[in-house]
Amino acid sequence: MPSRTPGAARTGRPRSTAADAAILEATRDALVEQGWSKLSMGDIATRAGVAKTTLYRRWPSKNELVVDTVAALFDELEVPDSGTLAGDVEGVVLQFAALLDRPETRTALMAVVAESTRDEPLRDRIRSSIVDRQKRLVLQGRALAQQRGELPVEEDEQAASATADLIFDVVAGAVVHRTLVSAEPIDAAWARRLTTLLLGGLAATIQERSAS
Amino acid sequence: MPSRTPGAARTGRPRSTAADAAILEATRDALVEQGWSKLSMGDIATRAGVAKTTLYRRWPSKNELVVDTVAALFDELEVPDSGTLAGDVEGVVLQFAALLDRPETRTALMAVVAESTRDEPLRDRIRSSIVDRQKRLVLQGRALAQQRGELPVEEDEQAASATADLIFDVVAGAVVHRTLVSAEPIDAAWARRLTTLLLGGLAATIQERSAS
DNA sequence: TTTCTAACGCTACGGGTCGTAGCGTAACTT
DNA sequence: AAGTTACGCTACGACCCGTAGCGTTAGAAA
Repeated sequence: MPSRTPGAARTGRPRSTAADAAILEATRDALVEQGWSKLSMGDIATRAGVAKTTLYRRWPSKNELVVDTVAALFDELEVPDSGTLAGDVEGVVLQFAALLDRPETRTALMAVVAESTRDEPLRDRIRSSIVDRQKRLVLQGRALAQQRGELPVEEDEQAASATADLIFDVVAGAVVHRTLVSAEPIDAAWARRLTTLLLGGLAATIQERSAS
Repeated sequence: MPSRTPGAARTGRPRSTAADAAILEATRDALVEQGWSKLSMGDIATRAGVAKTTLYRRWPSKNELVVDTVAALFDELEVPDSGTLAGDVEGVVLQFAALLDRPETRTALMAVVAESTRDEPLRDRIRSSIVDRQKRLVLQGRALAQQRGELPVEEDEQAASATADLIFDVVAGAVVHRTLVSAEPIDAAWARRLTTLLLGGLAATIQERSAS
């Protein structure tokens, strides 16, 4: 997703799609080996077998390049549709954990988030590239559970949306925190514990809401 | 907490404690204005009214300096002892959220975490300076709740420890994720929703464990 | 007081990165 | 064949890192 001028077929020499792919791969490799702070555009260019100027013709800066590199990784995530809500949640948790287990993901994701705290456009880019992609999973999982009758169809739309957001922050936050801050591995047992906590809490949440 | 040689009173000119304070404050200010990636040691030194070499006499590198700067902020956190577990949880959540609401905290914390993914000593330093300080709150809150009879005293010590770790990752993770990734504000209503979810889930967790 | 010692401010340095400019060449369209 | 754009290459100014050397200064010890 490098930046191009707008629309249709252009004249002149076309951009090399091979270079696009090579750059993204080189960025991932460099992130793994060098980490964020020692990541250099020159190094990426060399690895990709490309001139440094070619990088800057596509991405305005290092941050944008890394966001795009990471965003691509999040495409893999999907709701497993295992037949039960608990199974689906566990599945997503384990997928997400596996994603964060890759060195390039953990390093890049946090670095970009850190940078985004001072950079509004970057934050928007992250939201549309990464966050929305994950949030979709929550809505999807809920829809499946409602079809199965495991979850009631909430009437108060606003409350339902708030709950979905909460679930998203809890799941993604817990997985990220466990992996990066606590630096403990996520295994099936942990995923089960989190799922139990989550679904138990969800029941309490819905109960309280319908009571009031 | 700059690095000193070990023990007791030394001879020669003592380190200026005023410089220590000025450096930490300058670091916080610089983080707010420049963000992590544009943070420079030279700038910090100038702001603190100190020579750059003085920084390096105390901290081996930028990372360590920032970790210490951030760690100091986490000293404020404490369990409110409001009389109920729910009140305590909400209180801690709101405190933590307020902490992350400061620009210097959010920027620095994430940047340091990102860096730690490739830096083992840094990770240890974070764990002892920041993480342990927070984890204490969980244990403390549980002890209070057990005194009040709100929570049972678990017999399986290992399981109890795992639950405490889970709670910690969920609470801290959710707050961080909400603040930094979702970039939504944390208000009292959100804190209540999270608390409801958490305590409901905790009940389910304990129930399941005692059943098996 | 005098002596000793380590911290301090200052300056300068080598090594590295960023992001840009300018040029000749290569690839594709019309 | 002409036109247009991407590409590789080289060079550049600006900035930053972390260190070294030196004269000066603030306390402790004698």
